[in-house]
Amino acid sequence: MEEPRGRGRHRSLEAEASILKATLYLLERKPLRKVSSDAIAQRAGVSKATIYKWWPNKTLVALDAFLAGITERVAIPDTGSAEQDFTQQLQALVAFYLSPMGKIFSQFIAEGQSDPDFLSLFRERFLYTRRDAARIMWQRGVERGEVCPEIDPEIVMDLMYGPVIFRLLVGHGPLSEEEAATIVRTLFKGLRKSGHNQLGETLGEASEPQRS
Amino acid sequence: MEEPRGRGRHRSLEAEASILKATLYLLERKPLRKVSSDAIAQRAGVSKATIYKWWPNKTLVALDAFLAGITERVAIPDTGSAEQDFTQQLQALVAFYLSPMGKIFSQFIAEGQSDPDFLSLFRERFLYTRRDAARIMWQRGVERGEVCPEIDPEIVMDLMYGPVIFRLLVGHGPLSEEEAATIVRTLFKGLRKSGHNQLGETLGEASEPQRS
Amino acid sequence: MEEPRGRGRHRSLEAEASILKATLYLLERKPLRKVSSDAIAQRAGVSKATIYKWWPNKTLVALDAFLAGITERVAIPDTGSAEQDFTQQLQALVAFYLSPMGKIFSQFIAEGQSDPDFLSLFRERFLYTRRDAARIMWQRGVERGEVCPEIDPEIVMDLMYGPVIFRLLVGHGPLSEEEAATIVRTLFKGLRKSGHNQLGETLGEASEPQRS
Amino acid sequence: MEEPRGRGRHRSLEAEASILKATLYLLERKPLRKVSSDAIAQRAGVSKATIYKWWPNKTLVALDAFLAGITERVAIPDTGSAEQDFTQQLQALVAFYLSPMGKIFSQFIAEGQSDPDFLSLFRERFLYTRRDAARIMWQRGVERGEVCPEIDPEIVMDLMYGPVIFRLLVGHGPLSEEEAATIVRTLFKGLRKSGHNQLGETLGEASEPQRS
DNA sequence: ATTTAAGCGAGACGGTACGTCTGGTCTTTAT
DNA sequence: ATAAAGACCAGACGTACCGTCTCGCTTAAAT
Repeated sequence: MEEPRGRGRHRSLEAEASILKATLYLLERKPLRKVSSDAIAQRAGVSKATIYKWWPNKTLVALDAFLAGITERVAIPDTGSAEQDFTQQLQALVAFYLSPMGKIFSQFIAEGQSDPDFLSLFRERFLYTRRDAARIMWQRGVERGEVCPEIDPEIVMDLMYGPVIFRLLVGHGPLSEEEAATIVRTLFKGLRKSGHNQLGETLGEASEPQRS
Repeated sequence: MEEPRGRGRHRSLEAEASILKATLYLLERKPLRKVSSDAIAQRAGVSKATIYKWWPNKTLVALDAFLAGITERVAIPDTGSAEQDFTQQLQALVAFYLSPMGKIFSQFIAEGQSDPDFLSLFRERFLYTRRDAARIMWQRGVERGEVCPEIDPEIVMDLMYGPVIFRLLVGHGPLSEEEAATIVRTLFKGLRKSGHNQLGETLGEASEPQRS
Repeated sequence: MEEPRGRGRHRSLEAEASILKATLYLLERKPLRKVSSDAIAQRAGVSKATIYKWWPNKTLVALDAFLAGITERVAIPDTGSAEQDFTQQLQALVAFYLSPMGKIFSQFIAEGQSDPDFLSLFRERFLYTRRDAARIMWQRGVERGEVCPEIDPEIVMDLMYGPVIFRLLVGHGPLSEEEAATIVRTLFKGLRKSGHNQLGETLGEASEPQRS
Repeated sequence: MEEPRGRGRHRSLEAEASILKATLYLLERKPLRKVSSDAIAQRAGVSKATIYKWWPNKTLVALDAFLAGITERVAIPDTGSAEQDFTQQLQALVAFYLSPMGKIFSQFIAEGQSDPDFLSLFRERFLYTRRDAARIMWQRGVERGEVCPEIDPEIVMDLMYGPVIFRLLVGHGPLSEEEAATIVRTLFKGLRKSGHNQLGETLGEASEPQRS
């Protein structure tokens, strides 16, 4: 199992861990932009050169620190009900965003706005993982006949996560597990008044009077 | 032409316009963080001191430049159908976000992540205006009996704008007027499969009387 | 008298003086290579940016500090005897080299060994001034018929200064005003034993039996 | 002859040679300060640790490389004339300084200006050897009655070498074998105009009892 | 033949300085 | 009074090099 680890002195796992830990510590206290690489180095008891040897810039150190800080795996609830699954997952997500990690998450989105490459990396290393989980839940719902199979799962996920992240980033409305539940419930139910026939383009096919 | 007003000089309006114009020009080309205050001053043919005389920092100059650049008023469609109203409005929004102004908008969200005061200002000076329009549309829908009056309009707006802004900021999915229409349609209809009775919390509230 | 000094804030003479003073202070205590630009900035109570605004690099700051530290003008003795003139001048030079300035002088020679452009600048801004003085003394000696007019004054100066600088840089022998006198005396007199006819290439022409 | 050489693996003579060769190669191309120890190690195909195992620092590696690069022994000419001997030797010296080795020599002087210990070592390991040769030549001249025995040979050597090294380091004047000859000739002859009696301070005491 | 002590290449590490850059402030002169 | 010009401070950035250290392999003397 021990892969032969090359010849020279090995990369100090201690140093790496120390860097990530220090970075996380600082990120939990102030925004990425105000965390200097010097501060990280100093707090980690490490030379700046060591940091820049392994990471091309401060932002990517932060990303690794962030990812390393996420211990819990993304749980994929399986309650038997898609709506409940999503509710649980979105609530977990909200809990995450309300933790210090949420602030850090926002920093990455922010950073991404002036660094497309980083944004792309962030999507791949963080977001897509989460979306894969959601996709599975949606698929289950489709198979159980609970949800409308014609709907693009990507849209579904954005309808679900979008509002939460919007509130996280903009801070214009409350963010809580209760709100998360409301979002999912509203989403599943739709906005239309029950018993009200839609007037729009989709006559008949999507009419409400369920309860056959 | 020069009416002699008082003692000093009064180029201030000219300078202000020039600053805003230069700022907007630069913001359309690169992210806020990479637009230096020096560059603005130089392009505006203005001294940096003049900028900082009227604005407390670069970000607020940018905000003013952005707001000044928004010529069109927020239209409040009134087609007689809430769904169509929202579709139109969201499409207009997407069009806006796809324009150079969209990128600038993102910069402000980004900036807000390390500057809560600015974020709050941004909400007030930009977002809330738009939300007021949406609130009116929703109210009309409620009055016409088209939409469910129990739903918190705030949630509705986040459900609508959230996904769009999410995609704008993260860039993980397409952003187009078509997508906007799909979002609204899906939102109105809900995620549930037509003819499928919800099993979840809304039947006898939260019990699962599964399996008939 | 007051030349109109441009528009903006003027270059702070205070800052400049402070930088040069701080630099000189540090140079008198440790070699140029170990004087950091940060240290200069700190001691001068000045931002590093200010330093690099006016000087392209640390070395040139040091050069200016050095030159500014040389208050005394290069005196051109005029005793009526070329030998005495040179003795006095070389003694003054040695005194200079024995002062803290001497160490700094060496640093520049050292620096010049890996930076030809700097070396060239150093020659122009420091050495040539001194040599001009010596050239005048030589010329006087020629006119008075004391010294051999065929000798290239450049060689003379190198014969005079060379040994002193050699000892300064290499430290293999004593450096004192007495030594300076000896150098000049030996140089004027020549190495040959009095009364000994040269055997070499220049028979006749330069033979000693003066006073025919 | 072969002393029992300890227990472990022996010092690799190959590595040492390779290091010195690589160092010399690099020193011939750029100044010591710009030759990094990494570059030496890499070019020598050797680990940096190996270098620092045997030498305390880069400068001393360079010194050894330099000394090893000097194949030719210091020749002590013996033409029968002190002046000619010195001329030949100084010309050889100039030739040496004009070779790539000359530049390297300067580097050591430079280095010595911020490292007195090294300077002292350099004197011992390089300069004194050469001076010993010159001292012998001077002694011969004295014995032959060619040169003035009262003159301190140390001064003589500095009068000879000083100007050459001065020009080498400062680059203000030409350096050639011709110049070397001129230096020696001028030195032997003295600066005074033939037939001109010195007027200065040394009338009785240091005058040449010219012994017509 | 086996042990064992040293040498070695690879290369990571801490420290320190470099020169650059930007944000926001301050000073001087011109209008 | 207010503008333009532009110098100024603070402090972060990422790079470079030095000399040290650690690892695992190799060599050769000593057992």
